[in-house]
Amino acid sequence: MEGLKTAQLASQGGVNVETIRYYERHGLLAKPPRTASGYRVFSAEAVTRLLFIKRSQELGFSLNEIKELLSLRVKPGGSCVDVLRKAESKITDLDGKISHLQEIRKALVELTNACSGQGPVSSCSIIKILNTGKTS
Amino acid sequence: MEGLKTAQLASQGGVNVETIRYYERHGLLAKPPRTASGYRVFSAEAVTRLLFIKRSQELGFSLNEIKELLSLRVKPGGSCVDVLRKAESKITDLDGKISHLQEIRKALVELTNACSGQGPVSSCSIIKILNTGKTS
DNA sequence: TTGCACCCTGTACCAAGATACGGACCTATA
DNA sequence: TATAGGTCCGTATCTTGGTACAGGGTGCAA
Repeated sequence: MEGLKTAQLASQGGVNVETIRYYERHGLLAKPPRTASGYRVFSAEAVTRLLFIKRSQELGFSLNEIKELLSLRVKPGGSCVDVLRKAESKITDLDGKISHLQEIRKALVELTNACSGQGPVSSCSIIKILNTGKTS
Repeated sequence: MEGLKTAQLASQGGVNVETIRYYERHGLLAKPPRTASGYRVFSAEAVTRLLFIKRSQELGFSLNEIKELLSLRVKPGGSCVDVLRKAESKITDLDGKISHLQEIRKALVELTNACSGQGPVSSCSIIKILNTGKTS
C-alpha cells in the first residue's frame, strides 16, 4: 500500500487530523494528490515535513517562520547562510525573552520576600506594593 | 469636579478607552456609577485598580490571575498566605518557562555550530538536522 | 443653534494555532 | 446489504487581550 491517508499522517506526526488540513491551507504542507474519490494521499516525505514543522515549533519558530525556512530550502541559489542567520536571530530573540522573564522573576521574588505570609489580606505587603507600585 | 470620565481614567492608566470597557465587562474593574445621561464616573480608586492591573500584567500575571488576586483582596477571612502562594507559584511557572527557553537556546546554538554558513541550502546542516531530528 | 468632541451600546475583527461541527460522501467489514 | 467509521468541505469556535467600528445621544462653546 502506497501513501498515507490524512489520519495516518496525523498520527505519525502526533497531531490532529484537522491540523493537517490547516497546514495544507496555510502552505506548510504541499497539496497532496488525491484518490479518485478525493481522499488525500500523502507520501513519506510529508511525514518528514510534518516532523520538521513540529521540531521547528519546539525550537520556538512560529508557523510563519517555519514557512520561511521551508521556502529557503527550495529557493534557487539559496545559501546556507540565510538559514544560519535565521537561527542566530532566533537565539537573540530567545536571549531577550529569557532576560525579560528573569527580570520579572526578580521582581516577584522581592515581592514574596516582603510578605510575611501572616495576617489578613488587608495588610498584605504584596497587595500593597501592587497597589502603590512602591517597594517601601 | 468629582470623578473621572472614561477617557480620563484611560489616559491615567495609559490604556485605550475601549480597554476600560473591556476590563469592566470582564470583571476587572467594578461597574462605576453613571451620570443621569449614562456616562461612567470613576473614582480615584479606579485609577489605583487600573495601575494594579498593569503592574501585575508586567509581572506576567494573566487577566484571569489578576482577577483572582483582586478577589483575594476582598474575600472575607482571606489571608496573606493565599497571595503569597500565588506569587510563589508564579515564580515556579517562570522557572519552568525560563529553563525551557534555555533548552531551546542550547539546541539552537548547537544547530548553528553545526553549520558552516557556506554552500547551498541543499547541504545545510541546520536543515538536515531539522529534517532528520539527528545531530549527526 | 449649530457644530464638534466626547460618550454610550453592541457587535465585529485582529493575531496564532489550531479544534470542532454539520452534512455529505466513501470504504471496509460482518 | 447494512452499518460503522473514515474522509471530504466549508465554516464556526476557541483563547487572550484587546481594538475598531456604526449609529446614536450628550455637553459645551462660539
